[in-house]
Amino acid sequence: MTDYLSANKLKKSFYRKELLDVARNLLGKILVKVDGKNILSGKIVEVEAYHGDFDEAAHSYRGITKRTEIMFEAGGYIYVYFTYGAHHCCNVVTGKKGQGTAVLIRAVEPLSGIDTMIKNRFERKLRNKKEIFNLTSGPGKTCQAFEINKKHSGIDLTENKIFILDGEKIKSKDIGVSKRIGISRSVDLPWRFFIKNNPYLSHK
DNA sequence: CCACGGATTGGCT
DNA sequence: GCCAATCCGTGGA
Repeated sequence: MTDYLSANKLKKSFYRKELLDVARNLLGKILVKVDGKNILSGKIVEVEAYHGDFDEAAHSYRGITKRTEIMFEAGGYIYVYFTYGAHHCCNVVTGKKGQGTAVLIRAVEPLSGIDTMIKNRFERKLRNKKEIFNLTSGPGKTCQAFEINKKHSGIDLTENKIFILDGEKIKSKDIGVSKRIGISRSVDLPWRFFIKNNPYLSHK
């Protein structure tokens, strides 16, 4: 299993490219967290890009702080932050050292470890079939399902704890683009990307 | 030290 | 569709 995973794991070179290209290319890739003998995984179906230089909504916009310093590393690490007193959100650091660019993982489609995700999210069984679509259809939900929190911020995505596997190539015509959700500055940048019609999207 | 507001979610109208 | 919950990072005094 580990060999199979390693063979398909995205390398540092994948992440160290231009922000918006990495954001679009992450759609269809497989987010994996090794949780003991459990493998939690899901296909990335929705992302948003953030840029430290001119994007006022980015946490990196005001420069390096203790919280955001990992965003300024070269691509290939995860940046996890805590917000609204309740939720964690997981980002993939991209680009070159000093840029402060990252891609927020907003939603995934669960693939394996689904029983564990259900337990992490609801601490009970599903009440009905439709609830499966409430497992990972948002950035906070995805982190809760995968049990990803601030302790994981800074993890190297080429190691074996949390990483991303190559997946299907999503065609341009199947990628939707919109403004980003839930921000109050730089609101007009069309930097949210998603797989059209996927049932796990955070917004329709 | 203190005040502000947030890359969200879920419950209620 | 609207709004409260609930911590903490950040910035200004």
